[in-house]
Amino acid sequence: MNEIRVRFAPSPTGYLHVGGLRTALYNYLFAKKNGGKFILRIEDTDRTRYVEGAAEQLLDTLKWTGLEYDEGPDKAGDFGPYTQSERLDIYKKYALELIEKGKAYYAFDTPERLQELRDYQYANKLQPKYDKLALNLTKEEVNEKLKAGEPYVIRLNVPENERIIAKDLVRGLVEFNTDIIDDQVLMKSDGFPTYHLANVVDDHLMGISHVIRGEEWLSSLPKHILLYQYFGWEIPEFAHLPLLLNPDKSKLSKRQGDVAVEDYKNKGYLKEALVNFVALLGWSTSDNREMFSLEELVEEFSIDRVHKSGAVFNIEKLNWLNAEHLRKKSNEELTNMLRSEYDKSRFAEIEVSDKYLSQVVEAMRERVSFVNEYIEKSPYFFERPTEYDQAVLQKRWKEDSSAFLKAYADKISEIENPTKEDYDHILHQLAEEWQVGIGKVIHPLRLALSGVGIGPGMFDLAFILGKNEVIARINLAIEKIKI
RNA sequence: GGCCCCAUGGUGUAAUAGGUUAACACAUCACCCUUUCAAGGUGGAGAGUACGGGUUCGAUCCCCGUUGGGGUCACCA
Repeated sequence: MNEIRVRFAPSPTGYLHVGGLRTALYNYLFAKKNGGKFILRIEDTDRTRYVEGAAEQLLDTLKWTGLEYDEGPDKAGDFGPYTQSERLDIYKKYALELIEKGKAYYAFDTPERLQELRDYQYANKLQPKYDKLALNLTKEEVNEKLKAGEPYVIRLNVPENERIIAKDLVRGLVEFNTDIIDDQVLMKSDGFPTYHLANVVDDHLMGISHVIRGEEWLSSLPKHILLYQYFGWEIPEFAHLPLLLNPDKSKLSKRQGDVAVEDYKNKGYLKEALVNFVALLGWSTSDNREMFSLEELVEEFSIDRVHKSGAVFNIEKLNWLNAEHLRKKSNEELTNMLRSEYDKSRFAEIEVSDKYLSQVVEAMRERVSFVNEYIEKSPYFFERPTEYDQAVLQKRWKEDSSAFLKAYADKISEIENPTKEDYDHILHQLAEEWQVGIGKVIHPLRLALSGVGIGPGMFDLAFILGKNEVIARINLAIEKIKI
């Protein structure tokens, strides 16, 4: 029995794409479910796209998601290094081996000639492919050019008209003809390998048993198969995951919304929600269950329940999942989260106790989807109303509201430490005395205390604010609201 | 355009040995609960499974074609 080893192999271009997160997640789930290893490999073979610090950020973000890898750039294993730019000699060696075998060859074409060739082919509606011109060079000519230091690339020597049948765990058998495959560059003139070479060499050397990656790679699968065959290596299992889509069904892109995991993190999304959500984009259980923790996903995951078609990234469902996961958290956890949010807010200067924050958490629990909403939706827990909602004021504030609230404040002031029940009972008593319905007085009270017409339970609000604050806010409202 | 992949309500999915009034969730609407807003509950609207053939007693499900969508065609991954 071969060990199950899978890898997530992102290119460090500056951030972790949510599609990348989904790919990483499925790899992780597959590995954990089957007692295998999950490896992280950095594919930084494109020097033109080098971004300072990008790899580090990628690692940080991946760690935030909780998808812990068994081997990676900063986690030693037996197959390192795990960063491709540190493996250049290896690729060189294998490229030369291919040349030895006649399966690859040196090419010295200038970019200009290549461009002309492409232009010509395009104008004549031909398949854009390298014309194998360099294959006409004799061994001596090649050696001379190499000796002269002419820039070169190494190309894959693709045979004519051969069928390549590949097995994909998601799609079944997929067939290609080599005629449509270009003599792909394997080694670039800067001495770096292209994805195709590096990927195959590393997957083999690192003992990767299953290649789980995005569907955008499906069309280059035959090139990879060819490489495995030429090297005489065992071909791993492949699974090409359906793409994540924009609302217009095109491949998920920056232009139509946030695609970076960092964006969601910064907006206050829970990693639990993001992971749960992204898991459901292309996979499901037979009972259509929606809520999963990472551990539960590991338990339930199965690669043969991965779908074939792309899935639209529907942010509203993500929001719902975020609210669900948020509500499941303990008061203590939420209080801690609110604390750090509070310390970043405009109220940071004003001291509040954890006890106070925990009361806010309980009062607002069912009313928020994001942690920062504890502050944004109910700032009145932290500051006195600066204005009063006009619509509510017109609808709820009557001529006798001021007088009633004054009486209420007086009663409250007589109680030493009013409980939530006290606020409740006194209001009811007073309403009875004045012979008005409770609804008629409770709304002005809410308006006085919060400035708005919506919010948590009225008496929770009063109790959390405390006696002095309640009285002060009532007086403030009486003074400010004139009708 | 060539090649490859895909196709169930607006969105994500279920219906996997072909037989269901095509199910669930999000979103949406209404009602209930209620001091407000949420949450929760109940119900509604929304697909006859892209279309057309075929196989079959019977197709969402199997086969073929069409249409539509997507991916990919670099010294980027």
